[in-house]
Formats: sequence, C-alpha cells, structure tokens
Amino acid sequence: MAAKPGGARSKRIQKAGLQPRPGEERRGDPTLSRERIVASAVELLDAHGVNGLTMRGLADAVGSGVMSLYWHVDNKEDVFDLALDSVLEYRGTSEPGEAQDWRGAVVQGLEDWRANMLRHPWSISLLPRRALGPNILYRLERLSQALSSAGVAAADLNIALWTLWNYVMGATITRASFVRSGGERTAEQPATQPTGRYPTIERSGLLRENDWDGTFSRGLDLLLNGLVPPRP
Amino acid sequence: MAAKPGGARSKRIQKAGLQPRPGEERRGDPTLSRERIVASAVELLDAHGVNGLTMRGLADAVGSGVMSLYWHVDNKEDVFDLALDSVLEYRGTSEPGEAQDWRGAVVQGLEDWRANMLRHPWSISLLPRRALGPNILYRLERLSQALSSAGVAAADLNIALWTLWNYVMGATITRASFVRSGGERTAEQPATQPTGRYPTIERSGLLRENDWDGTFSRGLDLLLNGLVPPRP
DNA sequence: CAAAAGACTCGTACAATGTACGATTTAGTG
DNA sequence: CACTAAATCGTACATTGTACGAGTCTTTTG
Repeated sequence: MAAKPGGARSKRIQKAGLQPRPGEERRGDPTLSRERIVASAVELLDAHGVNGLTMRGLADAVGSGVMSLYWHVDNKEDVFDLALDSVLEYRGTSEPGEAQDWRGAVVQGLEDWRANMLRHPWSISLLPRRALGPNILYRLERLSQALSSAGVAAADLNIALWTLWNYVMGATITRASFVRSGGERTAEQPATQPTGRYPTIERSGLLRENDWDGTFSRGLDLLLNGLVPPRP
Repeated sequence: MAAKPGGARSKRIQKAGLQPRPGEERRGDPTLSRERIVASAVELLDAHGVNGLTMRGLADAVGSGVMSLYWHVDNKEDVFDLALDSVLEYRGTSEPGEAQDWRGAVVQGLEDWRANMLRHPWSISLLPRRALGPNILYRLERLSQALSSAGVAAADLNIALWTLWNYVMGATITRASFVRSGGERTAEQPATQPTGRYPTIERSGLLRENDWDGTFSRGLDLLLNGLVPPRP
C-alpha cells in the first residue's frame, strides 16, 4: 500500500506556458488533483443527479484514465463525501457579525445553508448517509456562537441548536422531494388531485403550497420566537 | 406489455393443506405476491442496509427466480418505494382521539413516526428521494386534524404543519447519521475529540449528546409552544 | 551523473448488478 | 380437450466499481 496524499497534497509544477490552449481549462493536462476531481464530480452531480455519477464518466470529465482517480480518492463513497462537503462550504463574511443583530445572523446563516443545498439537490439525498464534514461543523459553530450571543443559556444551547438544525434539514429535504430538478412535481396524484381521503389536507391546500421560501422563513420566525422569547 | 396487477391485485387460491410444512412460511410455495416481496425486502433492508438489497438476494429470500419478481414489481426503485411506504404505515388507535388532548395526540403521532423510521434506518436515507406515499399522507392528515382541533387558524395551519413535519424529518435524519446501526458513532474524530477549531460546540458537548429522545421531545415542546401559545 | 525510490497514470480483467427478452409452465374458461 | 391469460424463470447482456500490476515520470540519494 503506497502512501497516498493525505493532509499535505502534492501538486506537480506545471511547465509554464506550454498548455495546448491557455483558455481551455478542462481536458487532459492540468494535472489531476483531488480538488479537480471533486469539482468535476460536483458538476456531474449537478447535471445528472446521484445516479448519473460514474467513475468512468468522472474520469472522462477530468480527462484521465479511470483508475487514475483512485490514486487521489479512496473509492466512490469518498467522492460522494468530498463532493458533499465541498458544496456545503460557507462562503461569506468571515466573521460572525458580532453581538448586534444575532437574529439576522442566524436567519442569514440558515438560509444560506438551505440555499446551498437546494442549489445542489443531490446533496440532500447524500446527507442522511454521512454528515458532519468540517464545513458542516463550521456552520454549526457559527450558529452556536450567534445563539450564545443572543443570550441563550448554556443549558438550552444544545436543544436550541438541534431544533434549528433539524428544522433546516427537514425543510430542505421536504422541499426537495416535492420540487424535482426538472421543475415538475413529484407528489403523487392522489395528493394533488383531491380524492376525499385526506380532507383536511386537501382543504388547506398543503400540497399545492409553492411559496417554499416564504413558508421556510415564517416557520423559522416562529421557531426563533419559541427559542428566544422576544423582549418581555 | 401484459397487464400487471395494479390496484386490484390477483391472489391465487392456495390448494389448502398441501404446503410442504404448515409452520414454514418462507421458501418457495406460498405463491409470490407483491406483499410477500415487500415484506422480504424490508427484512433484507433491516438486515443488510440499503446496499444489501439486490434483486437476486430478494428472489432467494422469497424463493423464486429473479425475473419472477418483475411480474409483481416494476423495478428496483419500485421495491424501494413500496418498502418505504410499508414501513411508514400507521398502526395505532384508528380514530384521532377527538378534541380533548390535542397536544398529546400530536406528540404521540410524531414520536411514533420517528420511532418507526428509526426502527428501519434505511428508510431515512430513502426519504429524500421519494416522499408522500399514502401512509405519509395519512399521517399528515391526522396531524392536520389534531392541530385544527387545537384551534390553529386555517391560515396558519400549513405553516404549523410544515414546521412540525420538518422538525421530525430533520431530527430523525440527524440522529440516524450520528448513531449507526452497529451502535458505533459516525461523527468524525475532529468533532468528538476536541481540536479547538470549534470551541463553542466543543464546550457545549453538542456532539457528545446522547439523550436523543429527550432532546427530541424537549425541542418538540418548544416548537408547540411557539405554534400554539399556551393559555395566555 | 547513475540508479534507486517514490509518485502518479492507466489498460486489462473480473465479479456483481439490474433488467430485456422470450420460452415455458400453470390456471382458468369454453 | 383446446385456447387464452397469468405467472414463472433461465439466459444473456450492458453497466458498474475496483483489484492488480505494468508502465511512466519526478525526486532523491549515492
């Protein structure tokens, strides 16, 4: 078993100015790397969904032989892990905005989180299998700090955190299973076309709901009210 | 394309008293049926997880040839759908307990839901792909009625419903990705073994949490307080 | 500089899988 | 009996992940 690149990954020095076309990034040369593999994997997943990602396809997209991938990556599962974590990276103002508007910070953080996942619907179906990559942890940390600064007691912090996290996860999954990538709905007909078997639901138009974003943030508001009761 | 058994499925009449062994249910004879296939699929999923279910294995478990399955079932996806819905069936007192203790009804319903999924961890990883089989709808309907009887205004009903549902889904998925079937944890080491990169989280012991049930119901309490403010 | 060690690439091969096809058997009806 | 429909299932194939080991290029060492 040869040593594979671990924490410090190797990067070949490129012979400067010798690429076939300077503008053309993909195809062949630019040396294989874990980053490039993951980036391509994300593209493929975005384009063809979870089942559309094959090692062969990935190799093609990257411009390498199939087995070359395995030098940089343990196996396909590993690719999934890396792609998932990559997509969850937090890109935003680096510092949690200091005390001030904790509520805004929480809402913004959670909405960004949700938006990131919805941008890559496949990520949602990967979450249940493996969670808690470094990027998720970082987001939890930020959330944690915001709540803390909002005056949530240490004893309640965990509950508050889990409650929020659960809410986001659930909302994202729910919405994703309703609205498919193509834009068409997934919900079974018996649900959208009234059958009389689910009277209350049908009357409320639950399944005709389509203001997902609005519902999400209004629910979040309620939740936050429950967790951190507004000025008494 | 021959007509396959759809809504009204056919059931061969069994030659009474001619089974090889009366006690031995599985193995061969007892005529193939969608129900039997689904039941076996659930067993296999429970035993070997999502990746452990193969059509060949399923055929063996049922005592038939592989291709015979395809008479009763469209494809493997279909098997997943059916297995998922089967596991989510509500088995309990048939009538929503009438006005009275709506809160108890809601809590009981949601906890039963969660328990069902945790009993079959694979179900959780299937949810994101396809939701809303008839059994899920039925559960939503019950929930809806309970909330309605609690005095939640029609306008707020959808939000309340989604918020609760989202919470349950998220909580279940979260817990499942922490506690693996084997009993060992999944969380990455950097999380459980302090690294100093996530100070707030580590201080709070978030990831060492193991009273999942308690956390779940306490969070649920908070949520319900937010949705239906207790007597003013 | 030579040569050995390592880092990386990749063609071939194989076992496992889902399922199309069509032949075959069984049950039900006249 | 013959005829039809329902149900079973063996064979065959394309697609997949990846083990193996040979090949190439880069770096280190003597």
